[in-house]
Amino acid sequence: MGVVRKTKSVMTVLNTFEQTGKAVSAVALVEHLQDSMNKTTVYRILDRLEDQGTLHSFMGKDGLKWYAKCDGCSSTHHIDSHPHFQCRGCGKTECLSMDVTIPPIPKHKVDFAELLLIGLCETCS
Amino acid sequence: MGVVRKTKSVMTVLNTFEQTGKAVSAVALVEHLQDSMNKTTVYRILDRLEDQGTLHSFMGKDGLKWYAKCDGCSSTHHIDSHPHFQCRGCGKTECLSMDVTIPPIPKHKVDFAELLLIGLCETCS
DNA sequence: TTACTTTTGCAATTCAGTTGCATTAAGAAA
DNA sequence: TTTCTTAATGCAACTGAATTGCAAAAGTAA
Repeated sequence: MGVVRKTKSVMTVLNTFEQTGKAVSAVALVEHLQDSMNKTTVYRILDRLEDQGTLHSFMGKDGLKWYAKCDGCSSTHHIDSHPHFQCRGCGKTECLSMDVTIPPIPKHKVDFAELLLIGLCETCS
Repeated sequence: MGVVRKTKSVMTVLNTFEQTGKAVSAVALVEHLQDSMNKTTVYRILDRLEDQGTLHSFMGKDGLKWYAKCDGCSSTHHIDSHPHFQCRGCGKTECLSMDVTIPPIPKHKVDFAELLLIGLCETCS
């Protein structure tokens, strides 16, 4: 799992998530931070923070990997199963603060769920 | 939107979905059909069948694009919102025949939802 | 058949994400 | 603080899913 050191780069990444409060794609983050750190570093920090349980990730309809802050998760316990909304107009993606009830599936062990809602945000509709 | 002609290649692709009855990743389909048609052709057929409403697609946790047959969808009306289960052991992905109730989101127009459940299938658990 | 449009194959390209390796910086211990 | 170990970083090269351009082939309607 590896210790996550609080380097400048790590703090910069975390600050970005604090500031936006929204989900951010890895690509967008690389672009946004291109002057302060390397692309590879961004990807590796995202990986580590996800392992640690600080962030969670999901695949957007656009094929990009998106990250958002976890609410009360750790590396062993992943309680975060809130839905995400992705606008098909502008691409903005946000976490929705509601819980998803995952139906039990016979003969399957469900670890966690990803609910992605596709539609139009207020600005785009 | 473009007419979809029932060419040999199109029928071959459709037959694959009929036979497996499961979701198939584009990559797996390309691999499976490599002797009968070109990679590009597979991707384009999948695109067309999705436009037409015959197939629906979703992004797997693995970053691959998965396709499955739609039940009662057309190009204008997408009623398919059943969940998919992806095994983190073997990667197999299946459609689950249950409906997801999409909660209404204030100020957002939700077109459709993708619910991806991650866990272990019967064989892998 | 003819005329027209869609579909296909192939090669080249794009681009998100990864890897290997040498260098740098955390941070614990002395 | 200085030393020492290990994690983190930068850079360049690479991987692989998916896309694009274009000429050739195959559908389809008349």
